[in-house]
Amino acid sequence: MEDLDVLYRQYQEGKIERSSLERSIFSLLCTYPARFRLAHMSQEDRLDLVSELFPYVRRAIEQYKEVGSSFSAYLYSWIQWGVKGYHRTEKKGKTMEELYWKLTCETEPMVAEPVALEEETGDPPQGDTSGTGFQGKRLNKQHILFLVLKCYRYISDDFARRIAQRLGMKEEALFSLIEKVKKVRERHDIWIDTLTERKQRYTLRILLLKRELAHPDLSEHKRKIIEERLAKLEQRLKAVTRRCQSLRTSASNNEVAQVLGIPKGTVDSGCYLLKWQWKRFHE
DNA sequence: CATGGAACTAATCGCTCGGT
DNA sequence: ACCGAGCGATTAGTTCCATG
Repeated sequence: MEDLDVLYRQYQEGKIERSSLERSIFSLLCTYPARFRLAHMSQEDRLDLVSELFPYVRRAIEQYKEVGSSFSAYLYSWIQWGVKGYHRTEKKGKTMEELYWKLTCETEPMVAEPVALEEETGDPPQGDTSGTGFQGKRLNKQHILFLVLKCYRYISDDFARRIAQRLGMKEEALFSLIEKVKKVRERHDIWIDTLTERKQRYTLRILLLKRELAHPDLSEHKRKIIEERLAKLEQRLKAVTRRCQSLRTSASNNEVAQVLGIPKGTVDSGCYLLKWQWKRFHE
């Protein structure tokens, strides 16, 4: 296991990427299963398990603080946690594929809805030329840029290229601005991802408990315990869903202003004007 | 021991309008 | 067109506590 500590040090010193460290860990898991008490499992089950351990490995890497135990010892306990969870679900004869399939079929889509503003960047009227917009009226290119930066999460590279062309900007300049917004919004985005992941986890656990409840040989005592857990989880899912819905997935006017180095008021009124034009266009 | 919820407060948000 | 300020609404951050 000492080679793991060497790898972790290299990662800390910036010599290797996190993805590379993760790959090495998975490679170790597959090559030396006995080290992680996985030797008794079939190759197929082990592969199943290894793919499920991903979040545990990632979190172990993120959360490890060098206070006492070595990284390898820390990772080992995280992985044992994952193994424990896997055995619980595996006993019930489910594969992750089956669960995820069910999950995607039975639950609401988990991707965040695009913000309302994003629609405004959508298909402009036919025959529109660069710089003109609703009903052929000239649109302020800078205002469009505000909107694009606000909706940075939903702008693909290809879309950004086309926007840059329309706005008469250099592609690199627009990409650089979008990157800046992403940097400013980094913490928010991590939080959004965390909540989304949490939501998925709860949904999965609820599904497992419901299956367990459906089992015919369930004792009354056990049923009660499961029902209690289920109620709690459902409440949590509700709460986290509510939080996800209220999260701001677009950059704020202030953040856009910060990136462009202009006053917030300019962004405020620019966006306001665009919305007003959009409303007028639909009347 | 880390995680996550509840409740609270402080900070920030977008909308709007008037002055330049 | 740009900019700033006022305002009510909304969100982020903090703390404490329960849970697994």
